[in-house]
Amino acid sequence: MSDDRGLSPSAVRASQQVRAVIGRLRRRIRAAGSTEDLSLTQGSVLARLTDVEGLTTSDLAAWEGMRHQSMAATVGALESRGLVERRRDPADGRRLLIALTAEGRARAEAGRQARGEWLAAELQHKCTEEERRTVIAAMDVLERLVRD
Amino acid sequence: MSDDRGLSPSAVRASQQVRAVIGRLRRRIRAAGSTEDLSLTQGSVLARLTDVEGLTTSDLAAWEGMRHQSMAATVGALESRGLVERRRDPADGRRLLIALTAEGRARAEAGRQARGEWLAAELQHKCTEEERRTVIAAMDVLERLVRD
DNA sequence: CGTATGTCAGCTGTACTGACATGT
DNA sequence: CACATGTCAGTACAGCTGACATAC
Repeated sequence: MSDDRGLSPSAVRASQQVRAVIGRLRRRIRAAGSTEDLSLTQGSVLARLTDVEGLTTSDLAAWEGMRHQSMAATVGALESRGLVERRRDPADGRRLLIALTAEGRARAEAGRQARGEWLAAELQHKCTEEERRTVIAAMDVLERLVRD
Repeated sequence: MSDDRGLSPSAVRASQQVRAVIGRLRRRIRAAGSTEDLSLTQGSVLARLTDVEGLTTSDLAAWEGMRHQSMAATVGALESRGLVERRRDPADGRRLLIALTAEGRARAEAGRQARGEWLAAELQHKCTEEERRTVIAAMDVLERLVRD
């Protein structure tokens, strides 16, 4: 019940604001894109695969904080678009390594599907450089929390 | 194609980070709560109703950036939990005004369902006061963008 | 009349759980 | 054997669209 003992006002306030904003942000980003665009998770996976090679569906699931069955669906969607392919790991017969195709790499490196462009444009035209740096700094903090 | 002319690196970077973080954050917040907790949208609506009286489903939908049909489902969920009630607007026979019940008001003012407590606790124990202020400042910026 | 509000029905995308096969 | 990985099937939920009734 009253387990907010020791919670500073800034922690409570920040938590409430984050919760309030992410829903609206998600709807806005989705609405700004077309159906051909990648979902947030798909984009994130593509970015992850650019950074690290030889990951499996389970690895990606752990990184994104979701079940491996759910990630399998995401990977399947990317595969059916021809952005990734799956290869047997010669060293471990259970593992299917997910690798970017040439097209997937191009898309990941472009790194700005239409869905993201709405937000980038908003940040460009309605914010100061300092505000953008504040957003980046805040995302670094939240990402750290989410990674445990 | 190359319509990132005029986009500063900070805008592109911030956009990518925001997109990458909100998915994980959403899953984490959901997973941290029980099924009895309010959804993010439900919590946000409750908070909104604390601030402003006499709103309709359509008003709330516009505020949250979603379709009025979708908001009707959210309001219906809150109603079936006994947190809000709907009253005919005496001045306009079409409008159904959404009002907090006593229980809804109590819950909104407590303002910290279990789902939010995970995030608040993380912000409390793994961040400095300055980092929390950065998060709050960033959410103010993003909220402005989302509000048009 | 056109517009705003609300309701009903059906659909999609995303992620969940449980059960199971297979390889280490 | 236990454990990790992957797959399949069923479910839940939030949000969407389209069609329609009603009130201004």
